[in-house]
Amino acid sequence: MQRKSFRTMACPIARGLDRVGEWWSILILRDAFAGMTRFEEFRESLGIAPGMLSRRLAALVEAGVLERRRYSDSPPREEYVLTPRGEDFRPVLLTLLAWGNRHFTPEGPSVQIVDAATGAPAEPVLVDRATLRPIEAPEFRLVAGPAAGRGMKARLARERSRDLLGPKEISA
Amino acid sequence: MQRKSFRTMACPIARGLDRVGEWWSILILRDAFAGMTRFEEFRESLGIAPGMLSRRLAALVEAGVLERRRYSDSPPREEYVLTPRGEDFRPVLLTLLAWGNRHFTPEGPSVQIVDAATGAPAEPVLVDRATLRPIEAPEFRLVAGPAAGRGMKARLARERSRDLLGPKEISA
DNA sequence: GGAAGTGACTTCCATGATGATAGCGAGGCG
DNA sequence: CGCCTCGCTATCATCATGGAAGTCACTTCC
Repeated sequence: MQRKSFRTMACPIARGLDRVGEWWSILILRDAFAGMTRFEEFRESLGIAPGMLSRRLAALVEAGVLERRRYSDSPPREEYVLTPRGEDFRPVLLTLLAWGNRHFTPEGPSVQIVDAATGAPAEPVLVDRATLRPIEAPEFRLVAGPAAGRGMKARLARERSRDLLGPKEISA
Repeated sequence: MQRKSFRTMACPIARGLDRVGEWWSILILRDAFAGMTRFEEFRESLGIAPGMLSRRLAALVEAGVLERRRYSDSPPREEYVLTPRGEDFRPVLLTLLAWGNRHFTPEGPSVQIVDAATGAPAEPVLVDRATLRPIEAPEFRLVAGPAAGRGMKARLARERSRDLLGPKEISA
């Protein structure tokens, strides 16, 4: 009756969540992106119990998103830095940030992405790198890749009939 | 000793995670995006215990990302559909999907975003809606908004000194 | 040079969260 | 009438979490 793992699911979303989907993990990554590297920094910023932090950091290292390394021997001191895989998580954090700002900050956003030159607030949109077209309309679809199992195909079949990527097709 | 809530934190990422950051919640949303609406569909697709599913659905409804509604009275049947706030979560799922595909599918991606016209796989990138420039370089920064508390400002201060949004400044 | 930090943890424990299974209530189906 | 489906709720063993306190290896203050 252990907590169920998503590791064996074929879905890339499930696979990803298996690594960073636990309570605290994403906030730890957020702080790592903010430049924190040390145990005490994370602990203080998050108000997390040290045991929890220890377990989470170990899991993130195990997942390959953080790297633990000794930066001092005489007082033995460790630090945790983002690996390339961890750095690559940035867009997820930014879209989550934007979503949180849009829906859960009635007092106004506490963090904003701004154009460094003009200071104008940026509005993140997902586009295709090649064509620069926004990924949302019926112009883009999800399809089963080579490694899709039957569960995956079932989900994608439903989706196709409904245009997962297209917004507002509720046109009566 | 209850599980700590992120609700009261000022950070929009924490606020968002407080609503959808629990085990199963995001996978439920994934299935909702795939067109599932009914209890049994979710249960079967996820292999989740009914009690868990019941609590998670209730939490998602409470969070305003799903709406519960009766679609039949004679056999009393309920369905769960995405609200606008839920629909707006799509980019987060897509960036997570892309991250999972890049890092955790050694057998090749099981789901892909493709251009519906050409069939070419799309590569999602975050850009600013107005300027269409990718949100990553030192051209964009995170700044404290009007509602930032001191914890937030501390994090942002560190970040500024390190260029959170800029990738690969590790140039020796 | 002994006392008091500091940083990174580990151990312990009371309690809440999970997962598996069983059951229930309102129908519908044959 | 008996059985099946759907959408749950109830129960209960086990796991994970949070809080406090302790450990270990130094470093610094007085």
